[in-house]
Amino acid sequence: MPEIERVKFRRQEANARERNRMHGLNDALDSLRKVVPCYSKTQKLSKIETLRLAKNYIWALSEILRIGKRPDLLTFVQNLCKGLSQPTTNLVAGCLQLNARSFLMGQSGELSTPPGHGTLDNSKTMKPYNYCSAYESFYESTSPECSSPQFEGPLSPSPINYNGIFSLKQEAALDYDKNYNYGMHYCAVPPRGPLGQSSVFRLPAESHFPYDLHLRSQSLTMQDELNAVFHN
DNA sequence: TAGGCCATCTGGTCCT
DNA sequence: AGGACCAGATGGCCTA
Repeated sequence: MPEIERVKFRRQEANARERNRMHGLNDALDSLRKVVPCYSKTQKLSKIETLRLAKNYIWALSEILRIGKRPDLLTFVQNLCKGLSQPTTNLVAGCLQLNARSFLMGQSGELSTPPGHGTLDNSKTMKPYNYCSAYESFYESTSPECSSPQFEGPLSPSPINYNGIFSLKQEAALDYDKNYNYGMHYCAVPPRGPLGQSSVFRLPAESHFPYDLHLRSQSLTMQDELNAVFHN
């Protein structure tokens, strides 16, 4: 084989290997998408947002272990969303059925800051987070058997402004996937009624934290739950 | 139309 | 020498 042909052939081989390598990397990213909050088959998080959310998620779970108790949902979600883009933040909030208004406005009062937060290159494009203490959520079902709904439909990251109150489109059809255990990301259910009414969610009195609602067994220890996250 | 995201190609570097 | 890894360049697609 002539030298030029040989070089060309080797270049093509290298290109094919590189493609496969990147496909492997993307497969790994897809696997990661499935274990971070807000998995959607139809509206995937971007690579960078997946990595950021995963980092925040790991950090938030670590904080739960370190402190030894669960934070309130709002704090948990706030920490999850730090450094994420506005659309991704909306997506996470939507997945968790948070009132977006209370999520985007309000108090200061965070537990602490995830490592690296504030140094991300998109931080200057982010709205500053100010949180209010109150949040209200509405859960249609509190069944402990509730399992991991995924957002299958075109879940829009675009918030709807209804009477001056941020809301989130809830067009997604929910699918229930039993592959995932730690329910804070999967147990939320769409609010009933017109969209405008859904801008304020109601939390059942007996439930304090949405990610408590779907625990398969209250006898599960927190460590069990966290282990389940990484072993399922 | 601009910007974001992505897949692919490519050449350089490092390691075996 | 050849493969893995990396980063820059490029073009396509999609959305606001």
